[in-house]
Amino acid sequence: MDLNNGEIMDYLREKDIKPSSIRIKVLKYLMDNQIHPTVDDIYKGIGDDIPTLSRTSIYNTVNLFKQNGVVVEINLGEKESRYDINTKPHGHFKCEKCGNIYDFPLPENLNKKLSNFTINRMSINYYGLCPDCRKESE
Amino acid sequence: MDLNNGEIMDYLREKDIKPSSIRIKVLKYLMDNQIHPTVDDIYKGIGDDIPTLSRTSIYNTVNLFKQNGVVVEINLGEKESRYDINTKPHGHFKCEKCGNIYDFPLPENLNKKLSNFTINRMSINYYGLCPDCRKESE
DNA sequence: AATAAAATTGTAACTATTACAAATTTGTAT
DNA sequence: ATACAAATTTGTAATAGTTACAATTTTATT
Ligand SMILES: [Mn+2]
Ligand SMILES: [Mn+2]
Ligand SMILES: [Zn+2]
Ligand SMILES: [Zn+2]
Repeated sequence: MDLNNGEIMDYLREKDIKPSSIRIKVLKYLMDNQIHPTVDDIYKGIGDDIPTLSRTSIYNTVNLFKQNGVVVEINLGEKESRYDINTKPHGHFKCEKCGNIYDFPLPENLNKKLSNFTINRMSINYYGLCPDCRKESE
Repeated sequence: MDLNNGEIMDYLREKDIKPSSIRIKVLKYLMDNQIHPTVDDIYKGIGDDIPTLSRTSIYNTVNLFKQNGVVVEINLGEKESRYDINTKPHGHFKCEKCGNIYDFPLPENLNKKLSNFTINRMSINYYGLCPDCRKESE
């Protein structure tokens, strides 16, 4: 993704969010840094641009984004939540060595039905060693 | 499960944990109440027996249990962690209406490989409506 | 019984997140 | 442009789960 400001604003409007300077910067950050950032990552990432930026504004923004389906919150058992601009269902792999988080497609033989239950959403997380870290430790 | 004290103590020793009065009570609670309790649930559950019980002791105990493979910590995106005496891989369904948490078996042919990644553990969580709550809301 | 080791307690610290009111910015009508 | 209203942003305080750690109590060993 490499959208200009007008396109970013349209994207927000599509999701019923009135564009604002912080919302545009946060959305752009999320699109350009698809690393499943924490609130603090976002704060540090766009803080240089906005000297008076408050962490609360990032919280407000990601919560609004979540409510309106712009991001999905992901929880990997860390203390901080992470936010994913990719809202389509997919799995996450967290490397326990380097901390990187990788996307992977949901296994096609995954059980997507449980009799008499209504499944609204699922969260599929794996933990282990990524290829680089695995190689490093032979 | 309905083990007597001696059996509970043996179970702990098998996991290299020296039995103690609190550890025995917590383990028994976890076996008798397989509801994926929080620290607070455990504290309230066994607090009547031990008037001087401290929450810190529950934290100490569940952390020790986790380290030694007696329980597995589960994280359902709530603020509190939950603890599961069933350490075999299985999925969790959380009802968003009543809050109950249900176990479900993972498909045994579930894709447990990602090429070049080493998977140490996985966490599979579904969210939605349980049969009772689904029926209630027609 | 004396001593050492381990378990338990109580309090304070830490930290992610939210609540909320004040301040600032943006939009609108005159 | 000015005045006013609405929305956004900020700053600080409150909340809550968890951990750090020293003091106390319990358990084991000599
Ligand atoms: Mn992702
Ligand atoms: Mn379970
Ligand atoms: Zn890695
Ligand atoms: Zn239910």
